[in-house]
Amino acid sequence: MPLRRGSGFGGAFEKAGKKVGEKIEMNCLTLKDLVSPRHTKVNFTDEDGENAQKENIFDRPKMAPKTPMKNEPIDLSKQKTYTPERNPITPVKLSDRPLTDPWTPTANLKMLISAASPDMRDREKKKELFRPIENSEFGGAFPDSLQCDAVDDGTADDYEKQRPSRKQKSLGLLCQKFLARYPSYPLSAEKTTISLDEVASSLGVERRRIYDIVNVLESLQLVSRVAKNQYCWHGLHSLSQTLKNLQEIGELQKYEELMAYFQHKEVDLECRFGEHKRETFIDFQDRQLLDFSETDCPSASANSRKDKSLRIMSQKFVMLFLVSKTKIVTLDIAAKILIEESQDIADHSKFKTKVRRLYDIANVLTSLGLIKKVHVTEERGRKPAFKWIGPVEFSADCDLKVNNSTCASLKEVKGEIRVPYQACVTGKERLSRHASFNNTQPAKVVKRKVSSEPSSPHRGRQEDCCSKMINLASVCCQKMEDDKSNFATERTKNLGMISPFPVLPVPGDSGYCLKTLPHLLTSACSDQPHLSLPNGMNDPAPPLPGLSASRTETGKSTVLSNQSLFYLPSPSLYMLCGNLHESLVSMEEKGIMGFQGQTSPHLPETTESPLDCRKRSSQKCASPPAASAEEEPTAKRQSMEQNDRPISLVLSKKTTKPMDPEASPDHNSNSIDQLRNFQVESGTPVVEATIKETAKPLETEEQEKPYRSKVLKENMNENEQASQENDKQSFLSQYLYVQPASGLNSFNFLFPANQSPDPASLPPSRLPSLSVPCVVVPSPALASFPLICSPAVTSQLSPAPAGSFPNVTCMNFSVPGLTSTAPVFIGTSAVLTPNASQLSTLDPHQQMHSSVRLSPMLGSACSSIKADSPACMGHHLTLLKLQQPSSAPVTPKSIRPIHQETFFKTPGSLEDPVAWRKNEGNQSRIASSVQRRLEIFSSSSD
DNA sequence: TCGTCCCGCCAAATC
DNA sequence: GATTTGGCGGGACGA
Repeated sequence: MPLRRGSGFGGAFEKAGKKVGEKIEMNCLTLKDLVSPRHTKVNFTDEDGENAQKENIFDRPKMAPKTPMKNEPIDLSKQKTYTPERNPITPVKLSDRPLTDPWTPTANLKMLISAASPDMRDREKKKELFRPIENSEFGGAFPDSLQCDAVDDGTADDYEKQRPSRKQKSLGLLCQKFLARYPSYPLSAEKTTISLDEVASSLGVERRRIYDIVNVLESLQLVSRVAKNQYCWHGLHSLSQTLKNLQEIGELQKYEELMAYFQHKEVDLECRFGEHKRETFIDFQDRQLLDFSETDCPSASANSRKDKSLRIMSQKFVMLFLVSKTKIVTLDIAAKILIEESQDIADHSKFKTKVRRLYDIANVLTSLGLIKKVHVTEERGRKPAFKWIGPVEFSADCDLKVNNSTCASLKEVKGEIRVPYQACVTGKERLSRHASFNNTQPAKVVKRKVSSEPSSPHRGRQEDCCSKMINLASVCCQKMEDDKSNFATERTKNLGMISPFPVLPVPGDSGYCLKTLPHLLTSACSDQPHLSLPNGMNDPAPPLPGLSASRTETGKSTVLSNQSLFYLPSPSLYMLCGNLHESLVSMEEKGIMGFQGQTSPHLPETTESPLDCRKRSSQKCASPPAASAEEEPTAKRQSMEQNDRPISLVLSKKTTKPMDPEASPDHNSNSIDQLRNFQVESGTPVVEATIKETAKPLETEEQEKPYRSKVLKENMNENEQASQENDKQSFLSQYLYVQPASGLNSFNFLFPANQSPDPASLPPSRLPSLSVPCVVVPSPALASFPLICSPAVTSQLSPAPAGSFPNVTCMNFSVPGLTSTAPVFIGTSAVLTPNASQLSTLDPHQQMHSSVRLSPMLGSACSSIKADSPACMGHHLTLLKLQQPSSAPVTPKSIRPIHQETFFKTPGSLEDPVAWRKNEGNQSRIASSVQRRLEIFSSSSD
């Protein structure tokens, strides 16, 4: 079937090729440009011109005008810019672009004629190509295609010249053209089908090349195979989620360690990972990846061949970036890692082949604006590498960050504002979307700011805030989802069944939580001297009104109400409980976390220690059902750990920080062990550190500790042991106690010690019959321990086993009256309002803190919360916003929908939020996952 | 010379 | 059996 194209492929094609090639070059340049500004401009121009000229013109329109076709990144921005709503089709850009060589029919003819290949078929193809191109130009979504301009110019005269150079035929350029055909954010209603033949002909390339592109796009869920020779275009709606998932997996896979390993060559990969690693991680990964892909493409069955597919490689490759602190991955290392994983023989030929494939993938990713080419100087010399310029934190911000990064890079390099601006815009759009999901003012604000101040310095902060908000929202959503359904199990099923996304663990959650929390915490904690947040944290961008308010007004907590609330699943709760908060703070202090704000893209990395990842992975591996753990993001994990970690009643904040995981000794013992081993074997510094810290605690606890990640490590101190012990005790007690000191002030939280971070993962048995997932008690009250339990926590939410307390995760915290001393309680289902009297006992000082942390507004926001009752939650809690009617108990479900919509829209989903909510109730996690996609999508359209 | 990566053969997977 | 997918690597291009 493949047409033989060869050079003979037709003039048209050649033209296209040239254009494309140019484009490609531009891309290259872009990358380079990124490195060096000068080029970029030129390139941009070229690109634009190219794009504009050829297909571009039209393509661009879809995208943002002028924006960024330039580089792939640009493309993304464009895409973003053109939110589905906006339109995919409108061609704004044309004007901007220099259409030096419009890809006119005449020109095409020339090209064709001159280039006419012997084969009729080729001719026809060429013709087709031209047509499409023209068409595409007119209507094309991506201007990118432009590449041709320059070429055209010169080419008109000389075909031979025009004859596309290799670059012009590059996959990257082709990919841009391909992308230009479709809206970045297709309307939910829209269902864009991609006919490979059509595309191939239109682009004037062999189908084989299209497969390369599609495979990579599919790996990111931008498209999915719906039928033979047919794919469905989803756009960028779910990109964040996908990346988040990939990041999570990557963390589980310990890719970072692997990379470090290869870099340092300190340890033999095999030794490090040993069998268990391969079995566990790799299998796990592969399984997930496969599932992921399969999910997307039901038609495609997993198979050995696919294991090696470009799609899988692409996912892994992306994971490397996502887990990399530096965000730079050299091809050789990536190839080695991929080879290792695939267990292929690491012979030179294999290596070369891998590298070739990676180039293919990289070209596409570059076109997507997710990475850019860079060079890394190593011992041996300069090595080709790629830098991730896409979203760093998927959690929620990924988009924003990506944009930011992209913008920044562009600015730096090119000094052009346009591109960056667009990118920013894109980010904005995303934010706005997210915001819309949340329905929270903050989000809106963010949007406005961003949009209004594209270039303003504050933007970054704003974006950060937005991203944080988004993250929070996303986290909430995810958690909600998680809570609802059994994560691991169902997810696995569902994922496989339903959507690709779901299949993958949801790393983001945790990450989100952590990230966001920091902000929140910051604001909340700012009051407390002992808690010093990193700049990022503390400073958090003032920008977001809501956020800022909360922060700034720690004492006053004015804005919180507006802010999107955090949804803290039970696991989160742990975190919230002081531990988390503190941990976060401590982390921040130490600078470990990515808390620093969005700026720390590596949040996951930072937050999670390799061990954690390991743990997760191991857990999963160990107990499939425990998948939840896997899914849970680092933050979550941490939180979970904390949760897990039984807490002694008296844990000090610091002690809490350490958070050990532990909660369930049994729980992941195996996995933990594996993790340990893995880490140990890995010998990476980080790992080691983690190990050390983890080592302190008891074995079981230790295992989980690793979880905690580096951050935790740092936090963990001498106190850790004690705390651990306490934790154990607490664990025994079944409740986690969080001291008020950190942020809760007078409130004491009791959480079921047993709760596993991931409800699903935890055996129901652990949580015996406790009906109350968590209790918040005023410190004074502890003795009496009167408090409130959420009555039927479990009942409401999910069918989760009694012991599991899935509902707990959903706990809603409201912080109505900061001042009010009334203890609060949070039940997933019902909100109990503590007696004010109890709280009253609290010392003013504490109250103040609490007040600061909590915003009265929040209370209003949360239906469950009583205005009077102070929120018990930690600062984080304040974030939690329940949209449900105040009277009605807030359930995670109710919360979830909103967030989900905001964050997880997927192209395909059209469902209404309401519907979604409905569904949630009944739907299992699987359903939720599906919904997630769908709902998200719908909301996104908004 | 070497980094890139186009091109298309050809086999596995699907229809 | 036909067609679709896509692994694979030879070898050309460009710096």
